[in-house]
Amino acid sequence: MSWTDERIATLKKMWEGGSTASQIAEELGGVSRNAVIGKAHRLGLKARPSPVKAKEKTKTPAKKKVAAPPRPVAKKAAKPAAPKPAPAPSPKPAAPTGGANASQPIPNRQEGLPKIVSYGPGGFLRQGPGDQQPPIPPAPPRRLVPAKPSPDIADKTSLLDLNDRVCRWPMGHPGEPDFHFCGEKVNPGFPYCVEHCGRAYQAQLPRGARRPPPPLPFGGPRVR
DNA sequence: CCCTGATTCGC
DNA sequence: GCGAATCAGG
Repeated sequence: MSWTDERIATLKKMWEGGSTASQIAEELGGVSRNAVIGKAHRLGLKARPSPVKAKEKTKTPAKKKVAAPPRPVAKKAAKPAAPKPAPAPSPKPAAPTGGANASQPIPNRQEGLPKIVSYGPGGFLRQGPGDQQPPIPPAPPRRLVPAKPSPDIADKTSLLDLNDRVCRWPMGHPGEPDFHFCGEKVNPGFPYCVEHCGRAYQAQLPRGARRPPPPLPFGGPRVR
């Protein structure tokens, strides 16, 4: 397997989404957990609950890789001792000015959560019914403004604009800044407009006379 | 042992 | 650039 743009994109999304390397590897298929980690590092993205914490118990019948023969090569030769100068343990440099020394509020860092996410074809985030995240608002100390939906998607049909009368055909990919929905008037009785009904519902043709490109929503690759 | 990510290093 | 082997921590 090679790292196509699609696969890299999925890797990034999932990695940044908090998925474990194993989950990503399984989703991508054809690659090992190590491959995913290695690629992630090479892509520059690392960190995250990096070291080795976060107890996350996922009942997964772990498939063990075949026992590889030991590597007779001499490795681990150079172990940088990293002589740390051990700076004086000054916990707080203390603000010079005697002014307000309020500790920076906004504990914006909320992590260590057993966040479990999965991704569907195309790499969109799949959430369960109870997977919403209500406990987020860390309270914006700012004054609330009339919510400007950003000029980019001002006249686009967002998720919140969906109703029974507009076409739900996704335009673009979820997660992208300009992701939106068709928004046309639906073909009565269908969730899509006439045009996209034609894309969503296609007559089953006899074998040998199949349409070449099966247009899938989200344009997701990955056929399993 | 199981899991995790990090790192190394031959290819 | 890739990823198995290995390391290291929970």
